Amino acid sequence: MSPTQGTATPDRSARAARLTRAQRTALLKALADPKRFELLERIAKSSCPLGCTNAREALAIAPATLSHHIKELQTSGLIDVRREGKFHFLSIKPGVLDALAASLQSLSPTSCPGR
Amino acid sequence: MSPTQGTATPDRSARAARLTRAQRTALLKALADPKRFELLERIAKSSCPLGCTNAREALAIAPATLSHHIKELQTSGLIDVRREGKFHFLSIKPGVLDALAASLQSLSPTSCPGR
DNA sequence: TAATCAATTCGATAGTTGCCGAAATGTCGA
DNA sequence: TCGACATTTCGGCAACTATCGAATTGATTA
Repeated sequence: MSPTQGTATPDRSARAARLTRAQRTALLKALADPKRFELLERIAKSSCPLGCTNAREALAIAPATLSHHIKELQTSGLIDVRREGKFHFLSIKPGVLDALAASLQSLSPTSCPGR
Repeated sequence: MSPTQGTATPDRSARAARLTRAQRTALLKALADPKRFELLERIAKSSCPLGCTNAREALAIAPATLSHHIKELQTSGLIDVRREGKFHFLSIKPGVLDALAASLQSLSPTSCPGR
């Protein structure tokens, strides 16, 4: 967008927005739980949106717990939940993890290899 | 290094090692606390290793709490603590944040733009 | 040696959160 | 409509942790 804008921000992925502190903290908290991370991995690995039942078998947790974790991932902004009849399908929200990764790398002293 | 090794692992930054699950979780937990993240930011922003007293004033927390957070950052592997007489100096451990960022991006569906 | 300052350890408290069983909600098929 | 199934909500328990004040350790300086 923004035609004729010469200062062309060299957005490599042209997608990841800057995160607020609160968003960043929420994302990190959501990722900091092993079960939740594993769930996210499952979702990522499956090429299509993942069904909850599938996820539950993989994680070996009670339905209530899975529901809790899904909500955490959703409210933190990491995943999208699409409802289709009886089922819910989970998919990774694009760009968010990239934004977080960028936010982490901006802290790293090695990000400026010149010195 | 590793002479005559032809299979040359194409480590882009030639630094970030792969993280184990446990390491990754520890790092995420350490980063998920706002005060701790702020502390890390302070350390990163200061070009030289940061003194504890400096950090304490910036964060407005009790010495005991700061000590606790420093230990968390240290045991998770995010920072180095160098002792010099009466003072402790904190510095970011290079490569770790990069490794974590890479680990996050590997989950992202956008990381494989070909498909 | 004594006083001082930096930082840690200890003990306690308050708040958070992962987890589950049981009950409720909602959707589909018979 | 009824029963089966997917998912959520509710209540509660147990474990963890951020926080602090007070006491302690350790190094510097008077």
